[in-house]
Amino acid sequence: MSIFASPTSWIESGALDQCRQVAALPGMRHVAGMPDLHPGKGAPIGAAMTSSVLYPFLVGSDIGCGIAVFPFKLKRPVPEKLATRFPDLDVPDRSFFDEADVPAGCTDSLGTVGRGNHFVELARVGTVFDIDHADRLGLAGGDLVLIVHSGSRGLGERILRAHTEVHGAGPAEDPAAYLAAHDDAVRWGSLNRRVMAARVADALGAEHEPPIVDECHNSVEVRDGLYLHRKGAANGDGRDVLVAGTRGTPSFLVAGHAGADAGYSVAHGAGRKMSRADALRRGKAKHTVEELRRTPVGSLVVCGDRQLLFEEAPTAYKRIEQVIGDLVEHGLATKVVSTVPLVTYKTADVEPRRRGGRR
DNA sequence: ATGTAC
Repeated sequence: MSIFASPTSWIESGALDQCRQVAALPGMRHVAGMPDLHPGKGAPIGAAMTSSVLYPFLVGSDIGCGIAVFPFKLKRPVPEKLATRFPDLDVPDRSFFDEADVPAGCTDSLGTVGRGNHFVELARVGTVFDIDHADRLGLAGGDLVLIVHSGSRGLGERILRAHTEVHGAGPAEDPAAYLAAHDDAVRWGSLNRRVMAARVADALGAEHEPPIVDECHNSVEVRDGLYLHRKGAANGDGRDVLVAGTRGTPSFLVAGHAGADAGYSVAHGAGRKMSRADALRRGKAKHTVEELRRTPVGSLVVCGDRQLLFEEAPTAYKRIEQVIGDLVEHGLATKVVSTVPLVTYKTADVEPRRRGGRR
């Protein structure tokens, strides 16, 4: 077991307990904890876990969840104006995809963001740390990007449930069959992010390009004859990854250089510091809805759900700079650019949410 | 995390 966090980076003991439990599973060879490590449901989040057998529960239900970055071009990006123009990403819009292109034929929720830590954010490139690398990606300071964090919605959940109903937390009896369904969910998740980018571009009157970064962080792959599970950990083996900050702090686009001891992975975000229940309780005492909807960096958060706003408050997360610092210090990644949010969409701004209506 | 489980 290797944990890639400096001694000053606080890691909840429950997450380390979960890592030890996973490390003790039959066939487990290596567990790598990322600096955003925190407890999950049964398995730690922010970990790369390598074993001789495939454990679907280590990937979790949101198979193929990931973060994509799309270059956006907009004339005058005024957050107050743009926030009112975001499409309702809680409901699908079939005019943005062709049914024939959808993996597993699952079209019901394609192009929707979901809940929890998922978000769609229009951001501006802030600090450029590696000019050459940023240039290769076509990025310069001040450029606009759309960051989309979402996954496979109900599809991945159904794939995990089909396994757990029979085998619980046990290994896949037919790894090839699981992997085939998993790969569909990974492709579906990536398409989901692209459909959302198209929807947002259309609604904002923006030009957008294909993603320059799109890495999922809940997945399993066969590597060196073993199953490399990633839960809240992105492929950091020569890949570029957007490590998400919070709704009100920058995010960092990094170049991954992670080796075997790190499970060829990098962190996927700031990592929760508080459980959702704690964040809700403490957040209500500490913040007003207004200060969570207009952040210290001047961005706006579109979120008609008060509870979600508190659960996802920046103070419920670790400091992203510390997480990135740990990645850099351990040689897992180098910084390329930071992004600073302008508008972050969490869920429609009206409560109760409108269903199926047009804007 | 989830057209969810208690």
